[in-house]
Amino acid sequence: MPGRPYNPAHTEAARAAVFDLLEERGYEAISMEAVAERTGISKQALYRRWKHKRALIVDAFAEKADLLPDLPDTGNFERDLRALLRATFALLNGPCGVTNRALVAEALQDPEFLPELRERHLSRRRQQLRTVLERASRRGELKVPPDDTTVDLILGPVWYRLLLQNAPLDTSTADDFTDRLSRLLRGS
Amino acid sequence: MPGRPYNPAHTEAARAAVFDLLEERGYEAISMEAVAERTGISKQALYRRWKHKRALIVDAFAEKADLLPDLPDTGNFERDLRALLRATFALLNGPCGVTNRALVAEALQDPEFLPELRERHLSRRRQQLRTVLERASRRGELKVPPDDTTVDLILGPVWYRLLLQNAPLDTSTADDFTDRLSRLLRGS
Amino acid sequence: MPGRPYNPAHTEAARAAVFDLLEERGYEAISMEAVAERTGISKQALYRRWKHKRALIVDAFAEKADLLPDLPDTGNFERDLRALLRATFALLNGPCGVTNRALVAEALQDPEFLPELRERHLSRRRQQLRTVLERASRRGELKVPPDDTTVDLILGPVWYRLLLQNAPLDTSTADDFTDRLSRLLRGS
Amino acid sequence: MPGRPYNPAHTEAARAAVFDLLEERGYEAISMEAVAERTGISKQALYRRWKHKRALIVDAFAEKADLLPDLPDTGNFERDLRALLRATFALLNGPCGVTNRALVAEALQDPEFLPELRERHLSRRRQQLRTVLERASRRGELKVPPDDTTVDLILGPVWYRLLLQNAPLDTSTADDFTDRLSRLLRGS
DNA sequence: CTGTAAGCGAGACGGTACGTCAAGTCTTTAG
DNA sequence: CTAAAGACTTGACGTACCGTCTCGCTTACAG
Repeated sequence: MPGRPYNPAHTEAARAAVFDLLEERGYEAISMEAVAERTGISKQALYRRWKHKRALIVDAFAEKADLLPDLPDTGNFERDLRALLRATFALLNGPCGVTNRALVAEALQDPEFLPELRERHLSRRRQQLRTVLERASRRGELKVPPDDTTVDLILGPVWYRLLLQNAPLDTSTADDFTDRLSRLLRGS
Repeated sequence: MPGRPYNPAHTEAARAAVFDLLEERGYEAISMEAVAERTGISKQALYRRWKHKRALIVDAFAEKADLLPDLPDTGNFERDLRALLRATFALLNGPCGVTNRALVAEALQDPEFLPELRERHLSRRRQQLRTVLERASRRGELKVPPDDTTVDLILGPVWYRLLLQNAPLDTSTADDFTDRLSRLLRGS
Repeated sequence: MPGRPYNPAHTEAARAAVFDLLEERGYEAISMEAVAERTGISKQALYRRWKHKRALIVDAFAEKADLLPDLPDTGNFERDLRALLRATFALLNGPCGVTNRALVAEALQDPEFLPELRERHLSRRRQQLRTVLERASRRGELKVPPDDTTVDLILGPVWYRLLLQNAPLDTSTADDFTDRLSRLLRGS
Repeated sequence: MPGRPYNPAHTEAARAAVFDLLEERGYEAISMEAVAERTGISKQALYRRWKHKRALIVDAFAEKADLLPDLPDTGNFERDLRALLRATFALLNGPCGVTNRALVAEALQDPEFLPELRERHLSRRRQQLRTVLERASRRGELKVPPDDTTVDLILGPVWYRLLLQNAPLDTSTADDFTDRLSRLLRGS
């Protein structure tokens, strides 16, 4: 027997509130209490949907973080990679970057969340790059078939800069990365 | 007028307790309260030494995390790089890895801490790699002079794997990284 | 338009559940939530029948609490009183005592319920004693005609012990009360 | 080693707040939350002093409720008893009566509290009466030495009326009780 | 060899949030 | 209509940790 369904507006409002709080007052300001107050949803209703504060945070960010740039096939690996990196960097300079940093912070503190993050989120970014790589491989542009390490070598520096911010993620960096990495991977 | 000096045993005991808590019950279990109770040091004494919980955590981990592998000059870039990566991976598989993950967690939550972490800690790892690179450059082994991006391309994948644990940091990975990266960087 | 009638089994099941909860886990364990879960009746159905939690509790207990000992006329006041007190004490040592304590607890918290309790329940115990007293009075065994205060002087100590449990309600106490009270009331 | 002492003003303020809440908004309005807010004392500070909400309530009421009428020795049992009952009834018609009813309500709901209530509070009222009785006994005014049952027979009716309010606690009732009870107890 | 500045343990304090519970109401679907 | 299932608001519960603040005591250097 069915029972009253969740109010879907609430689910969405809570997710939005998490994001708003992050942007307005920083990661530490995110609290169930604050989400409840700001949205007018009772704590009880929140805890009915999400087991933890973390569960809400993760769920809230999952969507926003999953934004992926479009991937037109340019017919050339270097052009593809450049477009991908430029678009990625651009995204990561906005709220999407904040979100990704927050998600990793969460995962580092909560070991149970890390696998979930990998499966729900990181894997999609890896897959996107993989698609580009395999396309290039089929065209015969790559020395060797792409594998997980190939992906690590490309995405590693991106995450490194995003998380530890030792340098900006700007267009010229994207181009620099593209130049060096495509030389690494291209035949010759 | 001098007053009673800090008890140096306390300083050390607190740092140790932070580390113990991390290993025993995870990052979230680290609390001033717990450190105080476990060491018998009063909260007041802790706060006299460290401004924040974060300050204690950072200080506690700084030492452990700063372990750096030895760097004998083998006279050959690829051998140097292989040795460095192997040693680094080995270290990161132990408590040093746990610590580094915790430090990044801290930095992601506390924007003020990130620059400090970069200067006190990350920069040393970068510098160590830089030394290897410059040595190789002076020997004429590199196509182009090493710069910050060069370092990013090498350390990025290492941190990526350490933090997000999509794959292990084992010897064969070190060798794989070495092979691919040295090909990228070597002249030819 | 009459609609579907209440399921009388439910009404009874809820009353029983209240009583079970009281005996198993104490007064504080009685909750609508618990009654609903234990009986499989929905909260809504409970609230349709009883306005409040209190209304249910009161209704549930009313029956059980109304047990009154039998009152054979022995032809002698002291014997009548002794029989009455012994029987009453015996009853109050069982679930009937628990119930009466719960009813008073309820009455103390809900001023609206107190008059109802007095009229539906307490008055019957008073009336029973009154009958004994008046019988004795007609026999000429009492110094003065019995009135409300007479009843208070006899039942007061009984309730006092039942509620505040400073001493047990056992047979020897019943006899002790009988001896002293009959001396008070008998012409001497 | 001692540590910072409780702020005694807080202890007193919290007790007062409990009583204020009772008078202003009734028994159900008493909550730790409300006491904390009204006094400016943090919840933590309250819970440091009192294990439960109940513990606070009990403690708060114990003092106020412990108001006991003065007991001048008039040299005569009947006069002493009359004075005691009159004074007691007068007290119980004020806030002290409300409080005592609330305390019993609490005790009926929380079996663990009942013994505490008896020891901290009820026993003092019993002791006061006992003093009067023993004084009279030493003067040779009583048929038999007073015991616990004697106290029950006198206080029982008082509590009965206080709790179940079947009749008022006024001066003429006090006198009525005095007349009948002193006849019961006096020699002859 | 003594005063005084500071360390120290114990632990209270105001905050803020946590996650839980029950009360009583409302909504959906089924019969 | 009744009924179950279960979401909903409200409001309190008791706990945890933060960083600060006494309290009374104990060092240990400086005069």
